[in-house]
Amino acid sequence: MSSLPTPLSAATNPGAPESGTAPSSAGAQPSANSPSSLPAAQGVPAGANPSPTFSPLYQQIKALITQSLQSGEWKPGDMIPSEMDLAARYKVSQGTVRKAIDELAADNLVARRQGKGTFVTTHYEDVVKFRFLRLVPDEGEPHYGASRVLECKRLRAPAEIARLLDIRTGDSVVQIRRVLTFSNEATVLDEIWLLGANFKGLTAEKLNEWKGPMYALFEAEFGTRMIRATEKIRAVGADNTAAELLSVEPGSPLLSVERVSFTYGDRPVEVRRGLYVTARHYYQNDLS
Amino acid sequence: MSSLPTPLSAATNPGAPESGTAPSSAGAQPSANSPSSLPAAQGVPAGANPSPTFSPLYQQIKALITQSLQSGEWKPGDMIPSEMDLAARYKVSQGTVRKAIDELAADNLVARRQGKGTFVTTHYEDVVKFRFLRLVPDEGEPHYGASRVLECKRLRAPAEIARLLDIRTGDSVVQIRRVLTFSNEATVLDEIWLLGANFKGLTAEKLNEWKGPMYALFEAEFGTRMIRATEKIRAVGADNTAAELLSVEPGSPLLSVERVSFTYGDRPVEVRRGLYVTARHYYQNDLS
DNA sequence: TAGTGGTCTAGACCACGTG
DNA sequence: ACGTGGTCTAGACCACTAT
Repeated sequence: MSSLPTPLSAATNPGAPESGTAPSSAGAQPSANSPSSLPAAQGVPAGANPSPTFSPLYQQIKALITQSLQSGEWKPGDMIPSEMDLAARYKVSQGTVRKAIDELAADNLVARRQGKGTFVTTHYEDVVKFRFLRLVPDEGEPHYGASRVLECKRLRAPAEIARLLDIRTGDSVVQIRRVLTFSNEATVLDEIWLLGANFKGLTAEKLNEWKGPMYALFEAEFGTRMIRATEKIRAVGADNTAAELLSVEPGSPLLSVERVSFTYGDRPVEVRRGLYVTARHYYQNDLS
Repeated sequence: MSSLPTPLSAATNPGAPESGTAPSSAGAQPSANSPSSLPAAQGVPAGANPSPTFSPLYQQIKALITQSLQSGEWKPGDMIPSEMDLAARYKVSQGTVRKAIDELAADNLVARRQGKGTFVTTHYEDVVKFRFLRLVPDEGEPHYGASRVLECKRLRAPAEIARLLDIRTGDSVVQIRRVLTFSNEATVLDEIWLLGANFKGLTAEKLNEWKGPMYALFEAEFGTRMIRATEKIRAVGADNTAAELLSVEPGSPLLSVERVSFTYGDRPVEVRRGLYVTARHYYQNDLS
C-alpha cells in the first residue's frame, strides 16, 4: 500500500465529449471512447478498460504533478506552471488540472495565491512551521525557540528505529540530540533519527549555524521534504538525563511525543522522540 | 468572528451566462448581471455589488444547507435531497450545489456515498467517534470503553468555565464526572461542563443507561451536535482524587486534555477536562 | 432500469495582483 | 492591460447501488 511506483495505471475516460471542433449541433454522440491521449508520460492504454481499478484522470494528473515536484522540476518556493499551461501539457481540460491541484493544495504540497499563481510550499512559511511545532505558550504569541544541538553522529539503526523507518536493523542512520529553548527556558529535548542515505554530510556544526526550522534546512540542503507525520503522545516521568537537561525534578511529568515523518510516496525518513515541559506551554490540537 | 447570524449577505454573480434557452450561437453576451434569483431564503439583492465583501454563490448555498441542517429539517443519519433537487430548489446549477456539498463533506457535516446519496453524519459512526476519542491502545484495535458516571448535577458556572463557554459567570451549567474503563482498567477521568440551556433533563441515570458515545446521546436526545473541538494537552502529576479513581500512584504522570467543543455557528457548548492514563494507551495525532 | 454521486469538458466572466 | 486563480453554467457520460 506504499512506495509503489504507481504505473499511471489504466483507466476509462468518462465523459469526454469527443474533441468537437464544431461547437453546437446539440445532438448526443453515443459513445466513442479513449481520446485525450495523455502522452506526457506513458500514456493511457487507449481502449479496453471497463472498470478494473478505475482511476480518474485528475488523479493521474495529480500523480504526474507530484512526480515533477519530487524530481525537483519545481522546487519549494517556485511557482508551478499555470493551470492553462498544465492543461495543454497533459492534454486535458483546465477543470481537470484544477481538480488535481485542488487536492495537492489540500495535501499542503502546493499553495494557491489568487492573481499570482500556484507555489510549491516550503518549511520557511509560518503556516507550515506551526503545522509541525504544536507547542504554544500559555501567554504570548507562538514563537520559534533557539536550538542547541548536543550531538550529531552516524550509527547503525537499532531494531525499533529500523522498523519505524522501514529499513534493516544496522543500516546507517544519523542521530541528533538537541534542546529547544523558549524565552530562556529549556522546554524541549529532542532525540532524532534520520535515514542515513538521505543525510550525508549533516553535522552538528551545520545544524548549529542554521537559523530557522530544521525542516527548512533539510529541504534546502538535502532535498528531503517532510510532507506529513504521525505522532503518539503520552505523559511520562523525567529520567535523570532529561531532568538535568530540562532543569526539572527527576520524575516530574513530561509530554512524550513520538513522531514518524514521511516524504513523497509516504516513505518514512525521520523518527523523533520529543520530551516537552508543559508547565508554561501546551500542545495544541484541533479536532475537525 | 463567531456566532453572528451571517445574513446571507450580498454578492455579485460572476460568470452566469444568462439563462440561454437557445443552446449555441457561440457569441459572447457582454454582461447582463443578476439572474439566478436565489429566492429560497432572503434572496440576493439583485443588482449593484461591484465587490464589497464578495461571497461566492456556493458559499451562500452552503450556508443555506447548513441552516437546514441546524434547524433539523434533515436530521443526523438522514439523506439530504439530491444535488439535482437542491439545484432546482436554490435555482443554481448542479455544479454549484456540488461545490457547496464538497465543503460540507470536508467539514464532516455530511458524508457522500456514491450511488446512494448524501447523508447527515452522526456520532454513531465509527469514523466520527474516533475523531473525538484519540486514545489508542498499544496493542489491539481501538475500542470504546465502558463509562461510569460518578456525578451529574446542575450548578452555576465558575468564571473560567463561563469564559470558555462564552456565557456569564453564574449562568447555569451541567457538570458531569465520569470514569472510562478500557479492558477492565480505569483509563480516563473526565470532568465535563455543558451549557445548561441546551441540556435540561440530563441526569446520571440517563447517562448510565445509555450505551454508546455520549455525543450520540447529545445529538439524539438534546439536538446538540458537536461539530468540532480544540484541545490543549499537557503532562501533569496525578492528585489524590485522580490517583484513587484511576488506580495509580499520586504524582504519577497523566495526560491532561482540555477540550472545548463547538456546535453550529461555532458556538461553544462543552468544556471537558480529561486525565488519561497513558501506560498502555497513547494519544494519536496526525500532522497533515 | 432508474437514481445518485463522480468525472470531464468547454466557454464565459469575475476578483486579484502586477505591470 | 494582462495573466493568474476563482466562480458559474450546461451538458454528456461513467460508476455504484438499489429495485
